[in-house]
Amino acid sequence: MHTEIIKALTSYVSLTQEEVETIISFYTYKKYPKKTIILHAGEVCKFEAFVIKGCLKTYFLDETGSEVVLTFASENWWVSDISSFYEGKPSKMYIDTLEACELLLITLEDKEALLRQLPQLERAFRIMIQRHLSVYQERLFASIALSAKERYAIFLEKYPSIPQRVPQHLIASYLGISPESLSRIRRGRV
Amino acid sequence: MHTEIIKALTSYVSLTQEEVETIISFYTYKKYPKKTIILHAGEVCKFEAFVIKGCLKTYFLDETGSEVVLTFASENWWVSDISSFYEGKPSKMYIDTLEACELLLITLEDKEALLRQLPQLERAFRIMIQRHLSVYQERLFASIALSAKERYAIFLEKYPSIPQRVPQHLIASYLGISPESLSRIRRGRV
DNA sequence: CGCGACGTTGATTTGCCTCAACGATTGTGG
DNA sequence: CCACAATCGTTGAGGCAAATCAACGTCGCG
Repeated sequence: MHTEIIKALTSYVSLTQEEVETIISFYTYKKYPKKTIILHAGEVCKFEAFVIKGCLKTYFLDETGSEVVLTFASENWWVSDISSFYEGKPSKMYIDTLEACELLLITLEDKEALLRQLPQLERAFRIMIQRHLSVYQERLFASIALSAKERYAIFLEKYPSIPQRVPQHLIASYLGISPESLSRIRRGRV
Repeated sequence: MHTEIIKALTSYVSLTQEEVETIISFYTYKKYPKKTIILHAGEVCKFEAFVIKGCLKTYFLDETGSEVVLTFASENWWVSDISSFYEGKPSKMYIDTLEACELLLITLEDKEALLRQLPQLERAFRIMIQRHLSVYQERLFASIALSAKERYAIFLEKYPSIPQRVPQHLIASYLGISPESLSRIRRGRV
C-alpha cells in the first residue's frame, strides 16, 4: 500500500528496509469520500499529503467567488499548501477531493521529526519542491505566451489521463479559459 | 559586503560567527557589467546566485523569438534556474543583467559541500525555494484570474521600486501585456 | 421522475493585440 | 562634439481571440 511513496522518495536517495519502515510509521493513511474539502481558505494547512489513490483539486476563489483551479493532484503526486504548511500562516486556497481518495498524511511536527531522524530525506523533499516549482514556471510561461488552444494541447500531452476523470469546466478553469471556449477548442471550431 | 546574504539565511537558522565565515568562504563574489547574459538557454546553469547589487531578468523566448520575462531579481533575492542547477539538465531560460551587478555565486559541488558541513542550512534553503514557489503560485493565479490592469496594480504594490529601474516594455512582458497596452493602462485610458 | 450539474452552440461584446507612425531620449562612432 | 542610430514610450486605427450572455440537450443521481 505504501510502496509508491517509497518509490517517490527513493528516486533520489537509497534507503534500508528499516528506514523505509521508519518513514511509513510517520505517515497516516486516511480515506476521504468524493467532494470533501480537506483545506479551507483561512485555515492553516496542517498536512502534507501523498496521493495513493484518487484525484484532488487545489484552487482559489476570485473576486466574483468563482473557482480558479491551480492544480490537480492524482496518484503519486503531493498535495498541500506548502507555504501555509511550513510557515504556519493561514492559507488562501482550498483543497477538495474530486473522487474518493486515499492519502498518506504527515503533520509538520512529524515531518520535522522524520527529517531529524533521516536527514538524507531532505534531499528528496527538496527535489520534490523543485519539481513543483518547475511545473508552476512552465505553466506561467504558457499562460503568458501561448494561446488557449496551445495551452490545451500541452495539457493533453502532459496529463492525458486527467480529462477522463475531471469535469471539463475544471480543466477550463485550470487553463484559464471559459468552459464555452474550451468546448469550442475541443470541437476544432477555433 | 556579505552581510545581506547572512541576514537572508539567518532569518531561519541561527549561526555562530565561525559558521558565518564558513558560508561566506563558499561563495564567490563577482561583478558583471550591464546587459551581460549570465545564462544562455541550452546551457546547464552552473550557479545559484544571491544579488548584492543590481537587477537581473530571467526570461524565455517564445516561438516568435520574443522575450517572455519570468522574473526580475534585485538586491537580496536569489537568481538561478533552479531545476537546471540541481538536476544538471540544460536550461530553457536566459538570465541577463539589466544593470551592473554584484553577485555571490555558488556551484552545485560547493553548495553540496556547504550543506554537508552545515546541515542546518537545508532548512533555510528549503524556505527560500518555498518563497519562490509562492511567488509563482500567486502570479499564476493573477495571470489566470485578473485583468491586465489589475495585474499591473498588484505589481506596483508589490514591487514599487522596479518600475524606476526597469524599462516599461519588460514590465509589460513580465505581466503578459503588450507594451502598447501597458502604456494605455498607465495613462488611465483603459 | 425531476432536478441539478455539465457540456454545447449561437450571437454579441470586449479586452487586448497588431500594425504603423511618430516624438523623446540615450548612446555611439566618426 | 555633433550626427545618426537605437531604444523606448506613446498614440491611433483596426482586428481578433476569447469572454459573456442566453438557450438548450443530456446525463446521472437523490
